Amino acid sequence: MAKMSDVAKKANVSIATVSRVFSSPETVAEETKKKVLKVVEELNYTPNVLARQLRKMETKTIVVVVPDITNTFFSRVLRGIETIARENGYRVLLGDTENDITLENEYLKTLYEKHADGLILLTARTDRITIEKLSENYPVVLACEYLEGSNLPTVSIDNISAARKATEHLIKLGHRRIAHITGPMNVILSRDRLKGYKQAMESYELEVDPILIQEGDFYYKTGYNLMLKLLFIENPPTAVFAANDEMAIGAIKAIQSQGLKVPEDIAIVGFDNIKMSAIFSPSLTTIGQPTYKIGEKAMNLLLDLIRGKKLSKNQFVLDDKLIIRESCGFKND
Amino acid sequence: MAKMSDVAKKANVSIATVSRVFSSPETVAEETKKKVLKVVEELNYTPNVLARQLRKMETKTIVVVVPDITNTFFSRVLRGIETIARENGYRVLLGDTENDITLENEYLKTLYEKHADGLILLTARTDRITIEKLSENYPVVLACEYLEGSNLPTVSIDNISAARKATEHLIKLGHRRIAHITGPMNVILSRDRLKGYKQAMESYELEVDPILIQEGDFYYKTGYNLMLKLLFIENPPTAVFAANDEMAIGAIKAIQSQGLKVPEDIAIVGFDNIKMSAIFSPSLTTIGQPTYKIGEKAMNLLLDLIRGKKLSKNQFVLDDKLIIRESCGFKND
DNA sequence: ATATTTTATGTAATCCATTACACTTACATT
DNA sequence: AATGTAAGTGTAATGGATTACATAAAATAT
Repeated sequence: MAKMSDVAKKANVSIATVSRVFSSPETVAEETKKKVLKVVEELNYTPNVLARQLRKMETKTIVVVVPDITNTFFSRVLRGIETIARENGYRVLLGDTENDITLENEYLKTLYEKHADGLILLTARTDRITIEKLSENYPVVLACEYLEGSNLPTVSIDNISAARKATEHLIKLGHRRIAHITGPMNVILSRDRLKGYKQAMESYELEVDPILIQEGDFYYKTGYNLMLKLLFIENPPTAVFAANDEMAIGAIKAIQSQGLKVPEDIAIVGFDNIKMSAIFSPSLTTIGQPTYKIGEKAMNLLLDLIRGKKLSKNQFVLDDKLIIRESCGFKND
Repeated sequence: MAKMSDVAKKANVSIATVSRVFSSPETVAEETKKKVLKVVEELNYTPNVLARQLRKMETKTIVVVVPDITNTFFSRVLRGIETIARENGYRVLLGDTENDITLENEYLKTLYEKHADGLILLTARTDRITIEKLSENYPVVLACEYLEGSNLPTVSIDNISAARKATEHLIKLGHRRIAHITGPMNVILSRDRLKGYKQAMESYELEVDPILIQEGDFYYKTGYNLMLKLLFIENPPTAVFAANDEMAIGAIKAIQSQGLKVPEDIAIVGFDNIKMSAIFSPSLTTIGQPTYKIGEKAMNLLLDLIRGKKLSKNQFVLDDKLIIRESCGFKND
């Protein structure tokens, strides 16, 4: 593989000139440039990025830590991130943790090893201190999740108000006994969505029977199982707010498995607006998150940090949207 | 940030010794090692990977080119790849092409720039010559897709026989007029699945009406639209084999939108066994691909190539499986 | 006691591109 | 004509770790 010095020699110029042809072509005489580029062509020369990286101490690479790459919600955020990254000459290193904290930690280390210029976390199970420390030394942005009581740059929707909106929708449809299948409680998102649910219930002075709150884990199977459980309690709910679409669909299937119908017998609201939620029958009423935009914004923030810009503010809250479909019926049903 | 020479100075040893403590600790005296490690601790030293990479001319990074990261089929293959990569100290650079050939080409370049040690292609729209040339110089593995007439290392299922199996299943259920919604014809997978479909039809001496073959693009919406079209032809099919699950589900929705039922009125078979296919109602009969295993095998092959091992053979065909669910009914219906 | 081998460590070249600084040449200004 | 300025190019230091080779010291063999 040809290197820069080979090009320089063959073109009868110095290495510096060759380098300049690539990095600041406007400072090189037209004729020289042509000469160099011709040799570059002849030798089929490509700059060795490793050397450049070492010299400039930058990798033009960022790491994205994802809790579950097979979840389309995250892969769509990821796509937003990647697009902006690519447009700015950055590459994306994938860190799929498969919901495993140990792996999450592994990926954080890549920063210290100078393997990446920055980090976007789509999951933040690691303790706050560790992440804050990391953030003091390197560009770090949280997306979707955030850390309680921390001022790290964050992009997300307001999960509390979104969950309140979802629950209120059910209340306005006339439901009084509304269950909530939560996400895992060690995740702030889940706690926020629970909080929103409770706020809605309280503001309509509806009592929340503790048995109506079931802790899930965002997976289909769990939604199914917990819904079954809810169906067999003494006084089953007439509506369920699930903390994500996957569990919501699990719940619907559980309801259908018992010969009951959605929304006629039980209404369901989900969260995330994954692709399947529009296609599934009954289609799912849910909270739509601007996945692509979250990714976009997160990456743009990270770029600002990498470039040493001051951020105007640290917490960015994007708009969510209640998407009304079949799974909870309509007011006049 | 402390560097190796700082550690060396403070520990009163040479840089070489410090380096050895990390790369070949068994050659360093126990006492020296301790001394060095103590200083490493004190200075909070982490090796600069960039320098190592330049020196060793390896990045410990591979690129995976994916046509669509939001498709769970691919993200599951990706997970297999990443797991093996991680276990072997490799990082995964994500190359989501969003089905865009231009982007695909972009990612191929990263190899020439020494940004990665190897490449796994989950899509290969780029012309054969380019890819073969790349493969002559760098470790490249194809997964899922392959290149016609090329001997590149490949991991996939036998799409022809799988498609034949799927179609035969419909034939055995008594269907005679079976349509096929194909993938995009510029993709070898699609052509193979079409070939399998035709083989099955021929072996049962069933005539294939050209209008029953509709070219799709693997997307839900297209499956929906093409199915609508098929419903309104003169003599509509009683069964449809779709080249992937997403289109199959689109087809089912189209059928349902016309007040018809699956499988009672029209039977459907898909391909890929994405998560949704088991959950959807009716659940989808489909061909299951060993996604995780494909990823695993592809990465292991790539590791062999990177390490300069001779491959025992180049084409690895993994087993697929016909998964019978509700969407095509049962023999005695 | 001497020769030989082993073990541990150091020296210095190397990987390849970037860039501060120095220098030359051509042209403009007074 | 003398000086200043700008444009174009070159020289050489630099980034931080790896490693072939050399050397010193210790262990073993004869």
